[in-house]
This record gives sequence, structure tokens and C-alpha cells, in this order.
Amino acid sequence: MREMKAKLEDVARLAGVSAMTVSLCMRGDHGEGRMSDATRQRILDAVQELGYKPNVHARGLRLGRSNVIALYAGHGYLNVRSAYFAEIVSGIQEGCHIARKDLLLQGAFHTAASCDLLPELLNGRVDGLLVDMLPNDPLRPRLVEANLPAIAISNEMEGIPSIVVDDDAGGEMIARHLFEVGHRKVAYVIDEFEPLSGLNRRLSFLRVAGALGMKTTIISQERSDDWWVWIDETVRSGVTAFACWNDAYARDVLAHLLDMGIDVPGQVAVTGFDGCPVTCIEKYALTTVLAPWYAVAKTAVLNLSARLAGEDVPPKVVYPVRFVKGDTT
Amino acid sequence: MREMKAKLEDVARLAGVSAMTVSLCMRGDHGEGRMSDATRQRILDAVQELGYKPNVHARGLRLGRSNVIALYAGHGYLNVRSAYFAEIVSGIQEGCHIARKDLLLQGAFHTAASCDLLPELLNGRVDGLLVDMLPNDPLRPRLVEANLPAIAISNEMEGIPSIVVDDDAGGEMIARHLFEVGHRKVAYVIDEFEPLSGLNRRLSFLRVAGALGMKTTIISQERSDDWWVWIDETVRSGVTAFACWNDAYARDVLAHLLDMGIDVPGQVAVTGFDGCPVTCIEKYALTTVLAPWYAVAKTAVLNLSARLAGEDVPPKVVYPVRFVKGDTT
DNA sequence: TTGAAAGCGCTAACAG
DNA sequence: CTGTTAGCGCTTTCAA
Repeated sequence: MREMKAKLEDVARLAGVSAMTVSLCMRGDHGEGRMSDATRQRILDAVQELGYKPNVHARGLRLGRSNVIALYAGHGYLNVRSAYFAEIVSGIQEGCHIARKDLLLQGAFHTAASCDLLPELLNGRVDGLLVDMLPNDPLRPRLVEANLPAIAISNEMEGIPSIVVDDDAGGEMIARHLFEVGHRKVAYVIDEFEPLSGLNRRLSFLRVAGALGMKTTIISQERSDDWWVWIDETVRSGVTAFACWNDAYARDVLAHLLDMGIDVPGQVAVTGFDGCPVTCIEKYALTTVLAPWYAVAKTAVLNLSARLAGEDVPPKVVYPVRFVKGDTT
Repeated sequence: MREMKAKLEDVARLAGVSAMTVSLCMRGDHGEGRMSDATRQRILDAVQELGYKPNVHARGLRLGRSNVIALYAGHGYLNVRSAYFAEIVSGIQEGCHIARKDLLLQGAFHTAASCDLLPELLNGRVDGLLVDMLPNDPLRPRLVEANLPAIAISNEMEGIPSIVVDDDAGGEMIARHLFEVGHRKVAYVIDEFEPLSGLNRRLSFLRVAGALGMKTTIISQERSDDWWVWIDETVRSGVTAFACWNDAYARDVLAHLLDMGIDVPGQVAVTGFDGCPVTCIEKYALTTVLAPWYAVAKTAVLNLSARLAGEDVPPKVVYPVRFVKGDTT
């Protein structure tokens, strides 16, 4: 730095008061009712002139908090290229803006095994955590035990206040719709690792589909599998619709079906779940369930902020979803 | 916290050494050559047992650095919903992973006027900054003067080492292509606020188009303008191609053209610039210029990291681009 | 090879 | 209404 950063003492000297008076004045309330207006104004002027900002490390060390939160995405790492995470991160940004927090995207999250992660989180850098993870993530019990304030996003977590969407209703909407447009034999496509939200969607789907007399199969695939093969086999087996646990899978299935020359939705239908806006002109608008991820994430930040302030937050918030008919059914 | 966080002293006590020996051992080199192997092992065991992690604020206060960097997106705020920023942020994540840095998405960036921003950045929270901004951003001179280490992304900045793509070559590729497929009267669509990258693409495009004898108009539009009106007028005026400064604009133009029942590329062609992967099946693959934004961002982090380590970095790195023929020309 | 002591910049408690 | 004092947890001289 060319010019050394101003510190509390510099401001104090310029304003002709002691350091602690300045400190008082720098708090949220500007030391309301604890100093004369004239003094406050003199201090604020000095702050302005010197471009003074309290050093976050000194403050953090003293106060034991940082006003920084982080997002832990359990499955894989946080991939903002996915429409889902783009919505989540956008919502978090909005929440951080309102709650005056900063969001840290930790390099450590890319690499560390979950078991090494907790100490990394307790080093004072973050005050709290948003988590979006699988039910059996080893971090969960440790988080609860360590008492690090956390809010679960999208997937309910035992012992952690959660913000989710109505996966049950969504699963049911898809099942009913497919039944209504005439499908009687459908495949439900899930990820190799099924988050709780996925499980809820699936169980609800299967329950309703079963009650309506539809035949169902479950297909659990890795992204690396040979999709052409299993999609082909499934279609041959008489399945006329692929209900996918999320939009990303639905779009992959759709792409392969089109590639194989199968008419959508004439021969085979496809549905998803998420409804995140996309930035391009789609060939086929997906029939899906629109979930308000932006609001979910924003609320998660606000609730985390409330927890950090010592307030109580509801253990579970459920946002409604909406069925969206597209061109794929 | 149920159990108070372990501190240096606790580890020292358990290992039967003094705090400073532990401190030495916690550095990158584990205090190589400054203590016996037995001592080091005892300390590392104690660290393991207590789950000790150095407090970042104490360390930051003492050392004057945080190993955290931030991204400042000058035009508007950082919107990860856009394919461009998704690529940039992904690249930054990768870079942070390699360089062992964390990325902070500052709440302050949403709100603060540029002029209030600099103090916010000098409060010790971040060691350095990646900037992607307009040439006349008021933050630029202040950044240079304050000597806060920074690297410019995508848009070259005077006095700041920059990582950019070959906008000139890209502009030329588009012009040549449009000429080759028969267009003689084209519109170049730019943003109301033109970043340097946009300017370079445009000037290069106009130069080459002019040399080839094409007639050109420049259209500068706000997102809020009535696109139907100006697109309609432009088409009526005999323009047969819209060359857009980036893909987002190109997709907007394309959507409106299709909406107006105009055949693309039969009647009118559209081109973009960026080539970011999209997550859906596009109706029309865009003819565009593919720029390696992921690599740009990753390199930016690595160079910033090098600067922070006191190394010299090249003042300007230019990544090549590649022309991609799509369905819109 | 190890220890003792000072201090990074700030704030909370307590005096005045 | 304002000042004094102590200490947050760490690293870094300097001394042993």
C-alpha cells in the first residue's frame, strides 16, 4: 500500500477524541445516546477524510465473529454452471445483501474430505453455514455436535432448521399429469446418490402412480453410464414416459431420445423437476415442477442471520411448487 | 459451541512444548529443520487429536493477509445466472482450489457505490481483487493508487495486469463469415454501456466489414427498450444480419425475430460472442465465437496469487478464440 | 532446538 | 459523556 491504512487511533487523533469513542461511533447505531452530536459528527468527518474502515481481523478476533457465511454443497462441489445452483447462489446473494453478510466460496470445499471440513469451518472464518447435502453426509452429526449455526437448503436435515420445497406435492403433480395424458407404464429416473428431496419426490410419485394403477420402474443411473443403452432398453420394455428427479436429468434423457430418433412427446414423454429459468431458446420446453429456489436460498440466509443474532427460527419451512406443462408430455 | 475451540496453547500443552514451537510447526513447511522429528510428530498428533485449526482472524491480524480474494463485476452485479459469469466463477473456483485461496462474494458489491467500495476492500478481508469492469469505472484509478493487488478479467485495464481473449480476431471472424454467406448490410448490436472487450469486437468487426464492402449500422440498446420496434425497423431497412456483441444479446434478438415470424437464418442471420455452454437443448445453436472464459478466470486467479506472493506477472495475457458455425447464419 | 515477550487493531468492562 | 485498561490468538524477533 502506498499510504498505510488508517486505524482507529488515527481517526481518534484527527477528531481529538480517544480511540474508544471512535469505536463506539463505528457501531451500527453510531453510538447513539452515548456521545454528543458534535463529537459524533467530528468523528464521522475524520472517518470520511481518512477513508477509515475497521480492520475485519481485529474486529473478528475481538468479537469472535466475521459476518461471513458459507455454502456447503454436499454432493460434488458447488457448480454454478448448473441452473439449480445458479438460482441458489443468486438467492443467497440477495439474502446476504439484506442481512449484510458476505458469502465465502471456500477453496477447501473442493478438496477436503468431509471429515477434515469441520475444523476448517470452525477456524473463525465463517459464522454459519448453509448446507445442501445428502442425508448421510458425515458432516451432519459433527455440525450438530459442534453447534455451528447452520440452515439446510432444499434437503431437510435432522437437527438443522431446513428450508425446502413441497417435493411431495411435486411428485404427485407429475404422476397425475402423466396419468391424465394417458401414460400407464413409466420409469422414474434418479441419481445414483439420492438426496432427501429426490427421495420424497420419488416416493410421492410412486404412491400416486400406484394408486392410479400405473406400472412403474425405477432407474438409478450414474452420469457416466451408457445412457443410450439403458434408455433404449427401457423404451423397448414398453415404458412411455421418463419422470426424472430433476430437470438436468430430464434434459439429458430428452437429448438422448431425440438423438435416437424417438418422437417426444409422441412416442415417449419426459418430465423434470426444478423449473429454473434457462438462458437459451429451448427446442422443447420441459414439462416440470417449478420450485422457488431463489426464495428458498434467500430465506435460508435470512434465517441463518436470525439464528446468528440469537433469534429462534422455524425448524422447517416448506415452499409450494407449481406444475408447468411444457412440450415434452 | 459445546466444546470451546482448541487454541495454540492447548496444543502446546498437550504436546509438552511451547506455543511458538507449535506455531512453527503449523506453517506450510511444518517447521522443517527447526525442530526434531519427534517433536514435530508429537505436535501433529496433538493437533489431530484436538482438531486444531489456527484462528484466521488472529493470523490475519498478525500477518496482514487473509488468503481471500474477491471478484468485482463493474457492470451491474455479479449474476451467476448468466452463462458468462457461471463460466468465470467456475474458473475462479478452480484457480482458488489450486492457489489455496477462498473467494468472497461481497454483499457490499450489490449495494455500495463504487466510491465507497475501496475502503470496504482495504479493511483486510481480501488480499486482492479480480475486476471485470467498464473502462471508466471510478474504482480503477483508486485501485491503482491504493496499490491493492488486482487482475483484470476479460476487459483490459490500464495499470492492472489483464487476462483477456482475442476480441479483435473474434470480431474479424464474424465479419468474414457473414460476408462469406452473402450478407452485405448488417447491424452490430451493442450494450448501452460498452466494455472494452465489446469495443474491440465492434471496431474489428467494422474495420473488416468495411474493407469487404459491407454496409454497417450500430445499434445501441438498453435491455428495457422496446426490442420489437427497433428490430422491426432494422429489418425493414434492409439489414439481413444482426451481429451481437455477446451471446446474451444474440439470443434476445433471435427470440424476438422468431416471435415476429421472421425466418432465421433464411431471412435474417444472428451471431453472438462467448460460446458458453448452455444447459438445455437449443432450438438454434448460435453462430458465435467461443472464448475460453473458464481458462481466463483460472489464470487470473493464479496470476493474482503470484502477485500476492511478490512475483511478477505479465501485464497482458490474450487467449485465442474459435469461430463456431451454428444454425443462425 | 526451544522459550519469553511484544504487539497486530479492535472492543467491552469499568472508571471518571 | 469520555478515557483507561486488558486481552482476543497468533507470529516473530530476540535470547537461551
